[in-house]
Amino acid sequence: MTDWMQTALQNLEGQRLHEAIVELFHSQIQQGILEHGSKIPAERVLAEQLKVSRSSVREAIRTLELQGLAVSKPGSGTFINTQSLDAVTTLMTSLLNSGETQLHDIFEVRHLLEPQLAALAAERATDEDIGRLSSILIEQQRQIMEGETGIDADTEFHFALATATHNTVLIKVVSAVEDVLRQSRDQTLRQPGRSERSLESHQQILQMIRAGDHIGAKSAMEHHLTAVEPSAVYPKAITNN
Amino acid sequence: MTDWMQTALQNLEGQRLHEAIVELFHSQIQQGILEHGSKIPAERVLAEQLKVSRSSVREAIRTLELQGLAVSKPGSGTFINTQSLDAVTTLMTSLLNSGETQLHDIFEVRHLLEPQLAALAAERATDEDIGRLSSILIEQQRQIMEGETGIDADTEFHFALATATHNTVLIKVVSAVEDVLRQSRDQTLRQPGRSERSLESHQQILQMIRAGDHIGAKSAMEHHLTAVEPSAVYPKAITNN
DNA sequence: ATCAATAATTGGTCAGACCACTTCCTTGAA
DNA sequence: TTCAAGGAAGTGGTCTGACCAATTATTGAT
Repeated sequence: MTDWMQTALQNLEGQRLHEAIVELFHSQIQQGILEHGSKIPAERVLAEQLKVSRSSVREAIRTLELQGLAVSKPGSGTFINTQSLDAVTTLMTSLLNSGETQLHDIFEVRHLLEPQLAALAAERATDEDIGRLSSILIEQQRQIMEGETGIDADTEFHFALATATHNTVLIKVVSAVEDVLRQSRDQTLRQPGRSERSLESHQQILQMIRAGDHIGAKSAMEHHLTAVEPSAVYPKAITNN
Repeated sequence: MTDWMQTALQNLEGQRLHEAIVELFHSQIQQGILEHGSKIPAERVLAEQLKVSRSSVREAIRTLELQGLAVSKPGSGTFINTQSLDAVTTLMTSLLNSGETQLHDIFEVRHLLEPQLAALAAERATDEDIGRLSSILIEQQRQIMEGETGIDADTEFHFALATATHNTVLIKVVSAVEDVLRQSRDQTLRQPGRSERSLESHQQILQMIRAGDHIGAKSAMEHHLTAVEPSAVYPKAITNN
């Protein structure tokens, strides 16, 4: 571990300096030059070799540490770690994350989750849950009649549905997905007739839940999603239907 | 945004200073004091209020930024961001980690997600994905033969399975759930024969994926989950079966 | 050769400074 | 009065140099 990393940092187009350093380490790791357990040079040495300040080196190491790729031990040094789970995830997602989040991916997850979620809700919903769901739909109807999209009520319905499963983990997962989805949902609901159709299928879902029909609730949700999805992914092409 | 955050940093037992600052922000966000779009005080101001150096504040902000919870804009300031998928997942995992999460709830979500995830993986897995999955299973087998539980390889298998769907959202959701699950999984796998059975069903799943049999993969995953679940929730009662 | 005392190394933190960029407000011209 | 130009203040990004606590390596006496 004597000589090391002659590479000069360059071509940082608008990129922050410490981020460039992080990428340098990433490539060193992916090329196998740095493997599990490797000790990287001391911060002061690294700063001198890369001709940057120690602060920048430290912020880069902090990033690596948060990505699970490095572990710092006061007094001894910083060591590469490629066997942690976080390390694996960051190295993989960095490959996939090149493209931005596809709306299609979100809807795919909804298709996996929400029909079964509706089924669970139909089995477990209490009177309180049902009351909450119906009042949300009333609010959604009011918003639509006033010319709004009803986006907030729409999101809230799906969240309340998750709540009706009384599964805390499921609630949090769904709210995570719905939260991201809400940003793009607005334009979806702006298409003529889209809001009304969303409300209508929501009412069908609620009706199935009221009846305790978990099979019906599941298929009603599937119908709802397929009815909403295409227009979101291809907002222009759907207007001819 | 005048007065703010009088809280003095304390009870840092062995914890690094900037990590304590990060946790402070986490709680502020979870309490709703800091919401989406909020501008946090300038680094110099924050350093003075918390009575720490600007370096520590910066390293804390760097952490928040990597967690997707903050965005720094040179010249303007640093702003809270809770709508990115990364932000939601990190908040979710920190929430799940704090309160006692019902193991049953986690497995229920797995039952909803992972069988369909396996089906998707069977349809879309590339040769690279399959190679990664099989090498993970080899590693799991090695760990088990050495008397370990193979917990890391176990978790990694499920994550790699999510990767094989090439759905970035699905990957993040699954990794969030698996991350929480990993903590409790260790004792599950410690039961005699449990590790071997987990490996065995993993191999069946991989075999179905190799064959591109999405129906077989789905049912293999369902079998895997039902085989693993009860012993996790009721570790004692299952020994009589 | 052993082992305790000492020196060097290392990550964590602190302090103050400069730069480039953004934001806001003053100032002056219309 | 209106509004555009310009400068001052504010902000994140980086740099330099320093001190501390913990670890590691070296030294020296037995």
